[in-house]
Amino acid sequence: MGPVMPPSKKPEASGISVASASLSHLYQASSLQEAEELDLAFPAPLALPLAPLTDGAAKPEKGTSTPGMEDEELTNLNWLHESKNLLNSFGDPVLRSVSPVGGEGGVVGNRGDRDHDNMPPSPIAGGDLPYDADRNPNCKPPYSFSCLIFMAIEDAPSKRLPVKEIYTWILEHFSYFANAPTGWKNSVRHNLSLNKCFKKVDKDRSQSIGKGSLWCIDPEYRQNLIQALKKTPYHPHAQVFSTPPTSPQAYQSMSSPPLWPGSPFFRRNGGVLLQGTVTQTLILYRIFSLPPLFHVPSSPLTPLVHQGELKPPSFHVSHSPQSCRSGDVDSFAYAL
DNA sequence: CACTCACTAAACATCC
DNA sequence: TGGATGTTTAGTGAGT
Repeated sequence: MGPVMPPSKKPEASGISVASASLSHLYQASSLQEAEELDLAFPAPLALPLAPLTDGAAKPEKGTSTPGMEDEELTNLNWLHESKNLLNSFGDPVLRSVSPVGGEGGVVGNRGDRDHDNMPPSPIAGGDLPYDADRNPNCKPPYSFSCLIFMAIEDAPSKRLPVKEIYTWILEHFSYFANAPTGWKNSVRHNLSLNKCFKKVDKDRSQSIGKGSLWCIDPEYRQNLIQALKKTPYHPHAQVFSTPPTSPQAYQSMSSPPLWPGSPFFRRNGGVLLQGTVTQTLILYRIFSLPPLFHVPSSPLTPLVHQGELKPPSFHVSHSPQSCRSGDVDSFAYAL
């Protein structure tokens, strides 16, 4: 494990900001900073006819954006169609394949956290199966606490969350923690305090929601968190095909996204395949600024983005991961 | 073997 | 006053 995630507030970390409570707002949250900080071509088939790019200007290099800016752009959806693929900036050296049986893994499950008597068994440690929060609710997520916090905050429209809502988010998305001893909450707080990726935001007293502060991602360290996520040994339902699907119909019928080393999608996204529950996928898509192209047949939520039918305000996805399981995602369409 | 990282536990202080 | 939150320290285990 590389020094990607400084446990103590070290200067090498990275972070963005913001968080929210409802996944229904997942795509409402967009930061202008995020839109600007990457200059990545949007594949033509993925371009969304939703709105013009807000910024024709050159984007600043990482770390040069103005932190105050993003929070004022919380309701726009530019990130959706601007699709600044963060992973592009990682470059080929970081490309790697992901395997559904990627074995071990996890950032969390493979560490010294499994040997505590009071901790539930962590099947993921066995490394035989890919992690699926829905199918294996007792599996410890293959994400470090830093990544979990990152995803929680990133999932919030405001990109800010109190610690309590971070707990809630983790519980909602990783039921493993529902049965875990409460020590994990201590770990979350410990991580928030110690990890420089996370910054405490002073709350407006008039809008106080109770005890504690809001936490956000330090934009300076966001890349580190993304790197850490990328280094998660595998992602839910990841599949790597040795050869490309021969036709669009071929991958339309797949239960998993088509991905093979060398494909444009693979290269664009640093070899990280993101699929799992709809919720998880959207979160990761959100984090990586990937264009969400979903077919969810027989679902009123089907966002046919690629057909230009998606209207920003109407693009809502089930808030409940339980009600929208991975099996609901029949296929993903990528521009290959 | 040294170092780093991630995690856990615990103590303590502060705030509501 | 109790619980939640935040900080800090210590220790462990695994990976590099």
